[in-house]
Amino acid sequence: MLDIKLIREKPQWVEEQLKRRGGRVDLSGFYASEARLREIRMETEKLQARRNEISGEIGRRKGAKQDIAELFEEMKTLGPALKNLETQLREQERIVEATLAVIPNLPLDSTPEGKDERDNVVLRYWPEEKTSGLLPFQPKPHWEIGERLGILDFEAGVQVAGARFTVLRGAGARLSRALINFMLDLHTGEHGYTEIMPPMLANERSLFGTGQLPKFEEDLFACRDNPLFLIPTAEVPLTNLVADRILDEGQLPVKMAAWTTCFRREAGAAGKDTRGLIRQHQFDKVELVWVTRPEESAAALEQLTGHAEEVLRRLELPFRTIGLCTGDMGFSAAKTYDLEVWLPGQGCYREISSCSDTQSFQARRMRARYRRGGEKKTEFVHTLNGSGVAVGRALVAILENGQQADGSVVIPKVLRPFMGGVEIMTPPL
RNA sequence: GGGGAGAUGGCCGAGCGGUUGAAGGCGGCACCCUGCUAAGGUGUUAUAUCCGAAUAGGGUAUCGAGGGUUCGAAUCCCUCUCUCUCCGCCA
Repeated sequence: MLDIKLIREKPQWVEEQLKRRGGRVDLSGFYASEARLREIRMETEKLQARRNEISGEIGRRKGAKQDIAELFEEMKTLGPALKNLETQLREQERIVEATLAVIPNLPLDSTPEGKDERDNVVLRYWPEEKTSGLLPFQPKPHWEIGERLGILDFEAGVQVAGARFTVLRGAGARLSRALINFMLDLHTGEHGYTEIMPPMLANERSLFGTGQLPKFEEDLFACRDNPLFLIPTAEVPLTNLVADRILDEGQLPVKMAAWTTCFRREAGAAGKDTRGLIRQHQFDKVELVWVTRPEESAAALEQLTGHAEEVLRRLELPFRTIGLCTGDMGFSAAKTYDLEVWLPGQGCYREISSCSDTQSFQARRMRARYRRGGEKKTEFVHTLNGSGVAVGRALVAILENGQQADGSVVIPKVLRPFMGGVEIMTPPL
């Protein structure tokens, strides 16, 4: 949520910033209803003040056994007028808040300008840029590798749940678990995060707080009999841990890491990535969330992104780091880096992590504040989130990058301790 | 699922329908005092928002949420949500 005062005081500037993200921007309706809101509020408060004055006076005169008839007389007209105004006020507040709730965040100055993903900027490659044809044999896509190894069972996923669900078997399931453990150990042991196991269902309020609601409900799985949604990312429960709280400055930054399963409808992705593990309704992810002081968030994003990159470096998976342009960022983000891992089986880079600084956008929605030492005023914190990293896609990358001509797959060294020492997965026969 | 109890400022905990934004305690902050790791004294200490040049002053709202009764509600009534607890069931 944007600062309503900012919109009021620098409307031109805010509109310009919003236009950088693309789409149509028209805040004129907003200005009108916001002005109307303040008008009604002032009038209401004036009457409320008078009502309180009269009520107090009635109490006083009753104590002194004085006449109160004239006061009752005034209340007779004031009462209904006030009630009417209060109703209007509530309605107008609802309108303004509903408008504000669907306005996306403003991009930072350091976010590259652009219309869509074609304008994203490649910042760096690790260890260097990859292109197709580097393997001494024709690389296969991970679904073929996985099926041959007997560790990915797409048909079983369909049988149990439906399209975009997959069953992992044997070494595949274990590899997934190994990845989770490896990542969590790295982030908690070396990067200073506190491990969290949050609920994987969240209420409407939490989803509003991080920005998935009210605008993107169609991306979520909802429960039929409870007002709960399956989380699309652990960003939701983790960030909302500070919702409605006023933190001490000394508690910041808060750094949390969590493994959760994530659930997404993929409503707008019909026909996209239908094969393999890339786009599933359910996937696992290790998520990193920071809560910082405002002046720290820019540096925090660099660190957070570095922590996600470190996962890929240690897994020896080639990747590149992308700066998302203004037109390609998510609703809540002010700046986003994506990590894209190299997939030789498909000859392309695919997103495996997305790290965003939302500034005070989410904090404002969930009223997450802190108090600077000695200050009376509270300030909104800044929140950041990033995948560190997506487990399913990491599995894909391991299969495609570790594949051998004979269909076997070499397991990255850092994962072997989590795999009981297994170094290679070999197909039967 | 059935029965009880409850929801008040950072925490604990009071609160006859009127001058209660809310006693008291703890914690926090400030100052004072005190020659013995500490104690004591005094004061102060919610959040949001509006008017305002104002870190001046003032208004308004908020005692789980939403309705209602009333001139006036933290206090009365209704609905909902949540928490605790006993029983049953259960990973």
